[in-house]
Amino acid sequence: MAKQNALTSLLNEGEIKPSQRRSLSAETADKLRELILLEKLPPGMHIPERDVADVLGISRTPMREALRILESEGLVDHTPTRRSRVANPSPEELAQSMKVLGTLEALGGELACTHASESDIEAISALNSRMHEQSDMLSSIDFFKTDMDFHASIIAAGGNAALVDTHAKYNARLWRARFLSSRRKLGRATTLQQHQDITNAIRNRDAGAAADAMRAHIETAIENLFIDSDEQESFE
Amino acid sequence: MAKQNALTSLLNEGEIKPSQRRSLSAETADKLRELILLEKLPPGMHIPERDVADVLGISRTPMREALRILESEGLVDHTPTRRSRVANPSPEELAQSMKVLGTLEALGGELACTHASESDIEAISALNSRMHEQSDMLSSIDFFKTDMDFHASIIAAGGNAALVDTHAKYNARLWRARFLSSRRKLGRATTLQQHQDITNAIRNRDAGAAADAMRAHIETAIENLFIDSDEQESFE
DNA sequence: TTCCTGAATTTGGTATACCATAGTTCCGCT
DNA sequence: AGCGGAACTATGGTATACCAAATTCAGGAA
Repeated sequence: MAKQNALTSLLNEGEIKPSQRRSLSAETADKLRELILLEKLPPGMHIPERDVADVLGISRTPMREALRILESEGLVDHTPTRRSRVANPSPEELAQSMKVLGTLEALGGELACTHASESDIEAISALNSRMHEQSDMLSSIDFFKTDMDFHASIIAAGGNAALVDTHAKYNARLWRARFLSSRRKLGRATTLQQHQDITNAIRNRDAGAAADAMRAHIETAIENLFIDSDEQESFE
Repeated sequence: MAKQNALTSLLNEGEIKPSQRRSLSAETADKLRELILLEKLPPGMHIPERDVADVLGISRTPMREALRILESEGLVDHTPTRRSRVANPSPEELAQSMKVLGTLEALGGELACTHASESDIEAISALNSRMHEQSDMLSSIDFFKTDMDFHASIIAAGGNAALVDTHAKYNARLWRARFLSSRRKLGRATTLQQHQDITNAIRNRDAGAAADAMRAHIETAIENLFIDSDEQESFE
């Protein structure tokens, strides 16, 4: 029906399809994920398959598959009887997911110590340095993205494909909450120190220390989560 | 397809419809999962959507959604260009997944110590006792199922929904490998001892000990995995 | 007015039809 | 006989059509 209509302007633009290799489902999942994380699709909002598919200029089939992907990431709640809606996790639920994330990252830190190549470690170190050097300059979103890259590079260095995959899903699920948390610049000093601890542990290939540092870092994030939710208390 | 209509619900006397509410996709995923675990669909086999859907008497739409579910569990490999096929993980890949599972279970043991109710602990204990008392009588499959129940009950007792969910996915992914492993009855004594250790730790609500015991248990499973794959070497 | 009730509408689930491309076969050219 | 390419086929991706359940809403009775 509405191929490329006006609403498309909200989304990314231009790119024809030089690399048609990805499926519409995956592309759509990416778009929806971004819309959710940016709260263009706010938590709790219904997602009528037909309407959103029309807006995106696709049919329901890939739309549905995209929803399934997001469901598996925990970004969308879905029951056969009720309508799909953007997940709206409580602070407690977020904390539970974060707890699992912390465990995954602890394992990632451990694995990085035994499996990382020297260049892996350099890359991790570089991201750490970058955050330190530019922490005053980086905008909130850039600082956060570097933070995420730092974590992802550690997980990747562990060389465990299953862990990379599951970690990515938890990251997606927690992205928004962690981003909101990261805007409290007060936390940056702590963040930087903890990143330094992590980097040092990995440099020394001290698996136990790396795991502990990772766990401590996420524990702090969990605490911040509750501070945030106490502060704003406003939404819904 | 004789569906219950509205009239039936008006006249419902017995509970005719408790099972009615699941989607075909989910049912199909269950069927396929079982077929895969029983090796009716052996590792590496192609899964032509049309043919299998025909055999199951459904259309491709729910078939595809079922495949996506299994894909997210890691039981099916899928790339847009190549055909879907039953996952055929190498021992190394299995070990990696197992490593993650071990971490998840360690967290589960920890959480169980702080969150489990007394009756949760009784249930865990009961499953442990059952394995001990009936280890000679239980057939391989029953022994294994009780083993899985034991682990699941611990994870459930932790009260972390995200963990339960992710743990279930890893369990599905590793079910077959662990089952094959469990048939080596030689390992039963070790298994029983480790289960006892885990149970004791949880009874004492000693989170650290529980986590360690869980980790050790899965480490043993990883070792057995390699023993098995050395032994049989035959397939594929 | 308020509370049923049932019809209209909305929405998700499923089936089917169509399309694009990767893989295969087979023919013709050298 | 060997090679290259065109036609064909198999298969997954996408669109559309149809159905059943669920929600909404209007009309009527208490």
